Amino acid sequence: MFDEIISSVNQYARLTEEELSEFTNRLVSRQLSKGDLLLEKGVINREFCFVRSGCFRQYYPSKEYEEITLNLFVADDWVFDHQSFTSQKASENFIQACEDSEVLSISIHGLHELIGKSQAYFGLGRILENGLKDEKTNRNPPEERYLRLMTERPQIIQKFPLKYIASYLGMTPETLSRVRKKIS
Amino acid sequence: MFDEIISSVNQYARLTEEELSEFTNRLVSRQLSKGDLLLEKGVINREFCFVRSGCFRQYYPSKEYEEITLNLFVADDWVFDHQSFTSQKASENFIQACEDSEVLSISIHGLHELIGKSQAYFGLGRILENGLKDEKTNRNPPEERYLRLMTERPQIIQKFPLKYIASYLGMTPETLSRVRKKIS
DNA sequence: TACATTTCTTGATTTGGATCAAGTGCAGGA
DNA sequence: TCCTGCACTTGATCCAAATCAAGAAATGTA
Repeated sequence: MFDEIISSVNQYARLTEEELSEFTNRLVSRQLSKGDLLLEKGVINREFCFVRSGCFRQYYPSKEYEEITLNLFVADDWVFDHQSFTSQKASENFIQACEDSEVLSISIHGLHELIGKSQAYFGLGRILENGLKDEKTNRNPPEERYLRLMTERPQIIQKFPLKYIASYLGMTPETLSRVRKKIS
Repeated sequence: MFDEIISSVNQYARLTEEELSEFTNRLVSRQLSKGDLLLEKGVINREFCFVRSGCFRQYYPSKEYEEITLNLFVADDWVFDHQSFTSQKASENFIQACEDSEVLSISIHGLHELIGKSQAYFGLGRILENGLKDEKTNRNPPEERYLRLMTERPQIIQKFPLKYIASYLGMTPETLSRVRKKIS
């Protein structure tokens, strides 16, 4: 049940057996169907979620009836809206399940309680950085951005429609199509 | 001496008088001359700094002997390398004083000790977000990026050479020059 | 002061990626 | 089975910003 999440947590914090069960005791499983929203714009992101199965897309609606994809999440990723979760203010973005999915979630209050009990939980804070993209890569040309995604997060390319990947990489679907043709 | 930093801290955390003096007791003043490096590439950023006077530029050297500016800091800003500070790994970037400057710094160990003593310091963690740029704005055209900087951080435009501002905004100096001509 | 260097501006040209447009292939539904 | 609607590809055109180039203005320095 908790194997994957424990192995992920272990990468960030050295928890004792007791601390680990304190942690897992607070986890709640949540099932989502394809298309369901894990987080809506205007709502505060109060849950910190680990993807057990399925995948998610974080996006915001831009002016012209189009959506801009900010991040994509697959199994074993932590999914949340960094801005809303850390500031506990209304989210500007949506997070949507792109397949039938299951997450394990812990509330921000639960997290705070744990951190209050033991310094050992501090490391977990670093998981928050997963919600951030490296700004430097944004400055590279389209082909490099795609190649980098291929090497760093190959599962993304398998799971998601290319139009989402294009938006995530900040290019049009046409450009992504040409990049893929070129490097193949 | 500590007026500005206390007023900044108060925006993030509700500290008692005692907690505040615990905090200020750990502060160390550091003077830098124009051109001095506050942080070098390859070094771990172990200090969390508040700018009392002067200004700073965070940048990294890209392939072709050019430097890319990631962030600019002025008085009352908190200056640090987000990635290096939060991960406590070697920095990929430099931070350089662009004028004779003074910072007040607290070590990461000092911060951890304080946080261990009182939950009240938690809010300080949000200061870390100042080191982050909003990814959405990067997707806007050059003119909008400049106008946004003008309204959100007008001091930046006064303090720094335009070539740094151009790099920070992800455009060439020529483009910035034309944007400025157009809107004036 | 004059000279050197760097920063900024302005104009001409180029170009990478967006946009526009058309066609293909595939999945889901009647 | 045939539609219908997406997702994706491919080609043609366009355009915003980069690049290239030359001066002007500002800054530093002997």
